[in-house]
Amino acid sequence: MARRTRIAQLLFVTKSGGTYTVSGWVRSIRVSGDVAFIVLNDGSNLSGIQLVLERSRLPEFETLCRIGTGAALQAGGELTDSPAAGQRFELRVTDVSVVGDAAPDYPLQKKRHSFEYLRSIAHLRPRTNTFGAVFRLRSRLAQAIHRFFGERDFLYVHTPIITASDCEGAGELFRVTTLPPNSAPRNEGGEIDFSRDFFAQKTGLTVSGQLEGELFAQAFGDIYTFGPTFRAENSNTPRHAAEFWMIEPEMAFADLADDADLAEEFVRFMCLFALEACGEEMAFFDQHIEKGVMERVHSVAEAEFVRMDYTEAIRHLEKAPVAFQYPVHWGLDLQTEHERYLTEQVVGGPVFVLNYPKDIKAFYMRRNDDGRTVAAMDLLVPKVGEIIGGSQREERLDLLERRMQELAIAREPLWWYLDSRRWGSSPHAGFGLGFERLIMYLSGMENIRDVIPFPRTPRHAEF
RNA sequence: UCCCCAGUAGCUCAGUCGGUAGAGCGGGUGACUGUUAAUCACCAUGUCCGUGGUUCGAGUCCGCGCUGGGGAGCCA
Repeated sequence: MARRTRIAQLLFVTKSGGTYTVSGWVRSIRVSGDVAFIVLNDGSNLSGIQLVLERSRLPEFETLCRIGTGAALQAGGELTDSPAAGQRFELRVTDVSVVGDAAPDYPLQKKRHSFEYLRSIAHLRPRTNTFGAVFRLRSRLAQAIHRFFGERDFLYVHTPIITASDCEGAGELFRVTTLPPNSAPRNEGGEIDFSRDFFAQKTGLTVSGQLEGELFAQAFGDIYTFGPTFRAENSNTPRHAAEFWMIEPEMAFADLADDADLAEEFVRFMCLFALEACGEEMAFFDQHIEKGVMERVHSVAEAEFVRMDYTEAIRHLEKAPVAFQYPVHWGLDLQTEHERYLTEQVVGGPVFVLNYPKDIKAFYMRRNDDGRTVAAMDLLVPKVGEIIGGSQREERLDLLERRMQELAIAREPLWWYLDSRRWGSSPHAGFGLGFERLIMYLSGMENIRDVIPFPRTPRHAEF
């Protein structure tokens, strides 16, 4: 096939002239007497390009007027200034071929569709304006994440997808097994004998790469993971999916304050990146998805991130002139309503809540000297609440083992994790960030199913 | 998993007091020398989510189920 020019690249020129070939899919076709207009989009940008087809120049004009919305087209012609409003340039077509026609029952109409309907045709929705913008943003953000950590000499580590450690309490695991479901071998007690499974033990899909990440941090200093994560929770909300991507940096020789500094720098970097590198998409979100999203993202990038102790946060909530559904007291895990009140009403911007009661946090978090809190942090932002959760990890073997005992977490399966505290254990800290929640935050999209190409949620694994 | 709401044409929805189904968009056909979700005219389209019940009669009322959405919990 003829060499094609990406439409985004083509429209980047400063003046008309020159002949080009573009390939893409028909978004709209308008016929008016002896001239027809086709908006062709190749996914490289939002606008696409207007093709101008003239009866006098194209012998196949009549047939071309009958192609359907959604058809694949390759068109060559001259780039000219457009005499009409709506676009700067257009392509005056001299040569065109219908690569793949589209029948009139093409499900994407030239009108607004509900996100619910578009989810049912997830194989076609990337051809819409909204999902084009979402997935271009997603792709660029993914690359920006590597850039952020790469520039800071963080080592990118691929932690395992299949894992045997399920003792983090981070959520239900999807089981990975090759045992036959109906005739799995049993032991004497009648239970399934996983010693005869593929890995000779019970295994599942990872719920977090953190524990393995810590091991690499104890060798490379600063590391990060960025990969798929799985939770078999029956969560039916716009913010949860069974398969999502998580970013987990981990730093050796670092404490909770260093951790918060990194998180702040990271969020600021992503906000600025979205505004600068995805301007067309952000403008689209601002206009069609969430009015004011650009201003919101901009203000977060500019804001000073407040740091507040959990105990102080509770004091603020206790004297809040609002009736919370969950009454506030020290020891309570903050609910979404509390988090949003803190970031939206008390602070009016991003806020780190630090040093939570130990009983509401995970076993690996470092015990503070007061004996009742741990060095944990959550970053709360307006509109969504928690966007980042992290902590300084317990690097003292005796305290870690004692905590595991208190929580009845078996030590044997985590012998390697405990070993990292035995030789050259250093204070270290890290955090976890759900990639999709970052995309939602930056785009204003309100449902996680609409920022994942083919989302996996309870009862949904099609496509 | 719990609570609330919804399910009617391809899509988005209306449907009054229970009386046998409509609009806009999309699609088809035609008109139109430059359109911008083009415009204008004409045409076609229904398992009213399923199931059981109440009733002379159910899209409409009631029970159960399924599906979707929102909220909560869990969390990222």
